[in-house]
Order: sequence, then structure tokens, then C-alpha cells
Amino acid sequence: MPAPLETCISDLDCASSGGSSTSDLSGFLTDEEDGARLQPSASASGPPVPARRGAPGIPVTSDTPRAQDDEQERRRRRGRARVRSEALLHSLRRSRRVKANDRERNRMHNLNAALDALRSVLPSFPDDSKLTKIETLRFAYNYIWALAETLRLADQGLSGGGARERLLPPQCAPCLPGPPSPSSDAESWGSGAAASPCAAAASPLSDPSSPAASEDFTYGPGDPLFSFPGLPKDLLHTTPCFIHYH
DNA sequence: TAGGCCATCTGGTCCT
DNA sequence: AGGACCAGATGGCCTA
Repeated sequence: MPAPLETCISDLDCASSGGSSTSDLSGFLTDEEDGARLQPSASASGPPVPARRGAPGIPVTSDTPRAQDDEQERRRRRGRARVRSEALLHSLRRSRRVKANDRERNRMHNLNAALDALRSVLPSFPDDSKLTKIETLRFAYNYIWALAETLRLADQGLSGGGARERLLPPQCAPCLPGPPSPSSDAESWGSGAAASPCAAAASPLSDPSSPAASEDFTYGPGDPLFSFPGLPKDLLHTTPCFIHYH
């Protein structure tokens, strides 16, 4: 449920009015505003000195009523200019923030779409419950490992071999993830072996010639195990996803 | 009601 | 400068 835009705007206003950096402001300050910023002491202490340019040598005083009126008018103008520039700054910041929020939302939607795509190629479960994000990642990791193991077992049965070499990059052989220990959690193996390039590359499903992707390895509909196409039954019992998944 | 999961906002950091 | 990425915060929804 997206937060009301009014809330965001009001939050932004509060945030920007609190700790705003002066560098952001510099581009929107008028000359009057710059002058007001650079000469704060003129109005804070001592007699106000008109920010008058030129006319060197002419003594300037604010003693006369005319000079006092001029100074007041300058202050009013500075104040109005500051209000305008700050409003402009808030407006610009808000529009940037709204655009950034939109991009971030879109980015997360893309990420979720990728996760959905990943779910769609994973075996489904009988209760048809949607895997959570972390479950999807864990399951995918385990599934890939199981498929790779399938290839390895299939390779052992082939005289010529080579199926595994065709499907997996050479560098994956020594670091094939293997079954994560049941005690490991997402932090330990999720960011370790699963994040390795090998885990990402070991995807027999991407190769249509993979025996794991063919009907040769599927089990009948009466199989009590989960619908896990392409995996030998023995492997299923050792596949970590069935250890971890609950 | 507590806890898990999720979407969103937000500010910081890095990259192009 | 602007966009991508990231992590923290927050609030809503759902379930045990």
C-alpha cells in the first residue's frame, strides 16, 4: 500500500527544513539572498550598513528616516527572496525525491518480477503456497545443486561422459556447492557458496539437452515425493531443499 | 497479540 | 549531475 503522497511531501518538508545543506541552496539564491547570507552581522549587530555598491567616499548613515526606510525595504525584499528560493528548493527536492522513489519502486518491482520468474521455473508444491523471497532463493540454490548432482550421477552411467563438462563451466567442478549443512542458515550459505559464480552458472535447465530437463528422469504422477521433475529419487532424499523446506 | 513478510520511503554511497 | 544500488526505518497485512 503506497504511502499517501501528502505524507511524503510533508515528511520531506520537515526533513529538508531541518538539516538542509547549503550547497543545495547555492544554485537558487538570488544576489539579494547571497548578500543577506554573507552579511548576517549587518542586521544583527551595530548600525545597519546599506549594501550599496559604488559611490565610494560618500558617507552612508542610517540616521535619517529615509535611510531607515530604505534599510527596512531591503530587509523585506531579502526576506521575500529567501522565502521564494526556499520554496523553489523544496519543490525541486520534492520532485527529485518523488522521481527517486518512483525509480526505486520500479527497481523493486523488477526485482520481484525476476523472483517470480525464478519461482515459475522451480518445482511447485502440493499446497501451492507461494514461496517467500528467501525461500525462493534457498530453494533455487538447492534445486540447482540437485540438478547438478543429477548430471553427475547421469555422467557416471555414461561411457563417454562429458555431459557434465558440456553443461557446467570447468571452474565449477571444484567448487560445486554440495548440500549445505542442515544447520546452516541463510547468512552462512546464502551469502557464501550460493553467491559464488559457480552457483549462478550451474544451471542445467538452461541447456535443453540436459538429461535433467528431459522426460527420462521424471517420475510418475503417483510418486509420493514432491513434484520435482528430472531428479532421481535417491537424490531427492539428500537434496537439501527437502531438509530445509518446511 | 507477537512475529514474519512485504512494500515503500529515505538518505547515503558509488558509478557513469 | 543524475541514476543505480543499498540498508535502515516504518507501517500494513496475515497467521499462529
